[in-house]
Amino acid sequence: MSAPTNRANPTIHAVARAAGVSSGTVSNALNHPARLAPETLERVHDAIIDLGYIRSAAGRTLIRNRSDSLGLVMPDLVNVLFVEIARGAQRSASDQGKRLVTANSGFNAHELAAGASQVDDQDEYLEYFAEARADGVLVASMRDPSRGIDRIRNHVRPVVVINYDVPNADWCTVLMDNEQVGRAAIEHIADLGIRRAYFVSIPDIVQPIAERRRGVRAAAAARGIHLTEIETAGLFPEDSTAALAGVLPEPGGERLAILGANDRLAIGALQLLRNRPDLRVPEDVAVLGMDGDHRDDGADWITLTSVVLPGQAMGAEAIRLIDAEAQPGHVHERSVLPVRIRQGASTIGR
Amino acid sequence: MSAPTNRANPTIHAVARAAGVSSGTVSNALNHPARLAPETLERVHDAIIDLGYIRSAAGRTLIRNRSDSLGLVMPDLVNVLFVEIARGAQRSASDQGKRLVTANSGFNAHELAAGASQVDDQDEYLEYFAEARADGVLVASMRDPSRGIDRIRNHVRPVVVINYDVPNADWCTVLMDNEQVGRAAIEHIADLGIRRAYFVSIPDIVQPIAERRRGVRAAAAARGIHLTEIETAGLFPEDSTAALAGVLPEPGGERLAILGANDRLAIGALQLLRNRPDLRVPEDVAVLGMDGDHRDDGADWITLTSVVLPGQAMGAEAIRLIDAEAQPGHVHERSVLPVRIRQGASTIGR
DNA sequence: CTGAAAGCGCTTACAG
DNA sequence: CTGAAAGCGCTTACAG
Repeated sequence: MSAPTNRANPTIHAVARAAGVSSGTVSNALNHPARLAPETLERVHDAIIDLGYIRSAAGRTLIRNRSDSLGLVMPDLVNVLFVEIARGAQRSASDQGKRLVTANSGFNAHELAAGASQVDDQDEYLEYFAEARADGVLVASMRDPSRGIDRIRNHVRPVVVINYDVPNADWCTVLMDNEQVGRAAIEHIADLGIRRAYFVSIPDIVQPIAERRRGVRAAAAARGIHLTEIETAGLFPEDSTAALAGVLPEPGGERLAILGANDRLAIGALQLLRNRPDLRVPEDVAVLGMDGDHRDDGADWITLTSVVLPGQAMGAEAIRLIDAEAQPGHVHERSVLPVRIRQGASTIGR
Repeated sequence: MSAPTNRANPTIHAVARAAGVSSGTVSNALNHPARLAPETLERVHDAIIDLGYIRSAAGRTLIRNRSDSLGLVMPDLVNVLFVEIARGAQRSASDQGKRLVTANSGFNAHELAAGASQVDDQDEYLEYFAEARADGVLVASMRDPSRGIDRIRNHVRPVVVINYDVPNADWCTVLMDNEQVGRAAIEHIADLGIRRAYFVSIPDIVQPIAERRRGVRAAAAARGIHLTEIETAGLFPEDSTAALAGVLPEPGGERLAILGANDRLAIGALQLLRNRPDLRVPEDVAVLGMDGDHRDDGADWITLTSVVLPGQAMGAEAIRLIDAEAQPGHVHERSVLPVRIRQGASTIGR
């Protein structure tokens, strides 16, 4: 009487036994089916189905020293930009038949701005993907990822960083042009003849904010716009409402533009203005956001003029660069994707 | 003259050699540091830093038959509900010191509704996590995941399914009460004295839509609301605009409520009404959505009444259930989380 | 406190 | 076309 077959966690040997072949033959059935006689192949497949066998990645990765999958480390997904980056990367990887696996560091600029305690597992997950011997690692980040990347450099080949610019980095980088974001906003209102603007933003605690501010300032100087910078405690509508409450202009003054460093801040301005019928949007106050829903579908009652960020394109570009990095003799690239204005009723009227 | 030390992909043996110990001792330094003499421990750590050594998960997983990480399979993140589920699961896992890794199946109900070709890698990623010997698998799904789960059952212990209800399933399930979503919407407008409603939705191609419709119908019958169901081709504002364009009421008729199966459809109705000043919101037409941004921050010019879905709570609950599933003698749970109405200007005025 | 050795589940030349 | 055997990088009793 033989011991009862334990069906939990069957191994390649269990399959081999069931099919009456050696484990090498089972392996060949999976990896090089053409090498087997058709009847043998079928017997092996039947045994696999029968036992519910699923190959262990561990043994396979161990001997091949590669895992056939890419890792993507993301910040918290409150920020829609990163949702769109993840979607773009995901879709592009899937189109190319690549596996993409994502981990979330928890980094959250909203909470950082509010001074809340901050989780950031970026380095831990970089290490995780290095331990897993990922074939490449993508890091979308709001902060300098250099240290974590340096640590894993001996174990992960191609690395692509998204949304953070490290000068002379030893990897490929995908960015959007955040100075252009700021410039585009100013150009738009200047073209409308507006000569006075508020820039509503958290302080420069993350790179994109600092760069947008730089673009705003430079373009305002160039176009002769009188700029007032208004500091908020966070990135939500209510932060904007709170910061703007005391500084809205009197009716009848010169036309004003309010530029939110992100769309939620712009929306806070709109909410405030809804209770000020004496200030018409956009005739008296034009309102503009600097990162829309990234999908260009204007999901709003009054369509908000905004800068549409190339989130999905950034994700797709990052996947392309992972490939490029893997080519011998590759020179690191630094892709800066352009943004564009989406004009809405909040600045140009219906 | 010894061969040059190759610093790429150092193994535990390279570390052992560099530290002048055996590989078992290096392993103990990592896993049971208290067993080592302090000087030995330090020498090993120095060697690890020096070589940039990162342990291979493959060898470790192979012998331990577990990977110390959880897998989460998600549909496409166009749907904000899933973003919030991912965030809730992520944060909860992180709080408990667990690693959570996510894969995206690409399933997209918008495209499904539009008849576009559909990627769905759900089963592939379930298999991936099984190959990786994940300590548990979470599946957030818009379709029946039974087949994929059955396939991996011999290799993955706890499984929790989020957002899809399979009767008598052999796993834990986390749901929201989608019939309650529909009922809550009708109750709200009935309480406002409205007796006529449009339910604007794609057909019942996914479970949540079918259940919302069921709730809407039952509550409408119970409360004596005259219900008209309007079919859209998709889940975006423009789909709603297209479907509603010909059926908006004449001014002066009985008050109407428009209920969008999701918020974007409701927003489409608002956009249409913006060009019909003869129909006032909410006095003539009240508008309500059925899944908001899930964050309750009303990021809109006219705040939209909506049903706030418990996305983050669902994610956190799923992590709790993964733990519960791992307990011996555990009986599968089926958690149904409640929803609630967020009242906005689109139905109750400012 | 440390080392030698077995073994985890695979894949891959190599014989036959 | 198939099998026997080595080896991937770890961890873990077990001796000493």
